[in-house]
Amino acid sequence: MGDVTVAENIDAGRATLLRFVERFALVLRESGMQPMPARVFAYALADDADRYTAAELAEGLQVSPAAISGAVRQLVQIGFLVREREPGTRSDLYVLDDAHLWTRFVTAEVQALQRFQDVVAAGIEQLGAGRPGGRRLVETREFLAFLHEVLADAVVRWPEERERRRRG
Amino acid sequence: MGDVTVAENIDAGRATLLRFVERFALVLRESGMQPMPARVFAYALADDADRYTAAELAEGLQVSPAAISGAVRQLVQIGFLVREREPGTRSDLYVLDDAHLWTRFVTAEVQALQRFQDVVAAGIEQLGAGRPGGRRLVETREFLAFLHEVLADAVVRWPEERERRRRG
DNA sequence: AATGAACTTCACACTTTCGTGAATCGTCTG
DNA sequence: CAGACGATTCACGAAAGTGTGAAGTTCATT
Repeated sequence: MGDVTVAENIDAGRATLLRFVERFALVLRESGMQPMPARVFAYALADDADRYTAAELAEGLQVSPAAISGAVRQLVQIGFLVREREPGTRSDLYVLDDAHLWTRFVTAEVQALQRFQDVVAAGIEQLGAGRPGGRRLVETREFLAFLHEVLADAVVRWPEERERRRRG
Repeated sequence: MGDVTVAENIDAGRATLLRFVERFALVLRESGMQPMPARVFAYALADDADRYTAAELAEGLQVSPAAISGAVRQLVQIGFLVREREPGTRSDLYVLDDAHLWTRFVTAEVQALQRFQDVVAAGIEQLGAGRPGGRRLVETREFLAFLHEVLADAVVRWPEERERRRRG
């Protein structure tokens, strides 16, 4: 390690972690997630703790408690984080539910797909299905329904797939 | 239709169409697409023409040609629109390739998933797979690989599914 | 060559979004 | 019940994103 002190190595590790968090969050943002929730999620995933207090997240990400508050609220609502409270403590604990984490991810995708379908269905109703544009909308609806099935199937299959991959 | 003139009905139809376009574009934006590309795509899908000139898109959406220019470029790059040129004409024609349209959509999703995997893989390399956080990243990578397979399979199956749904 | 039409590029103004800091609220502890 | 700690809300300033108008470029036609 040469002349690098332990403290500097820790800092270097933190910096590497934060760079990864930022990159990962960027990809999540491209999928529609907001910046701060994306960062918090990436951080909670990649850092080593099992549970995080809001203060830890703020300190670790170098952002204000206010930013954490809004981010975790959304993440809890989506189901990416679970809020816990240790008896005799005043601070909330946030933990990402390993077992069902990616199941929840797909579930969220499926719900987004549902909103998609609703909008298209309403459009078909209002604009008519007979016109050329309407026919395209009908096909769109069918495709979305298909994709819906595919993802719903995937979320069911993931647990066993997970197990299978753990060995092979 | 009472005392409503034909012209007013046309306008009403246009207004209904544009409202739908805006709603549909909003959902697309929530999935990460930029506003103007989302509008152009929604418009080209829902309106009745098979091919559109840039001028038609600008007129139909009530936006500037400059906005169309940027939007179609991105849409062509993704593969949602195909640029054509009628011999003896000066204007480009944009057509959405009905047959492979939603195939391209999933293909784009798969590519996004690939970027996801790349970022996570790089993170595992830099941060290590032995730590608790690293183990979560490894599982994330496995899940993304699984989802990748699922979507790749879906894109292959869609054409026959499409045919099957067209009858049943 | 020159004209003109369509497409593109670019700087700007406008809007929206984002994170912070301060104040407020609620709740547990001593 | 007082004190305090943590979480939340809100207004504000900064930053990013978005579409327009005008200038520039390309290319077919005359």
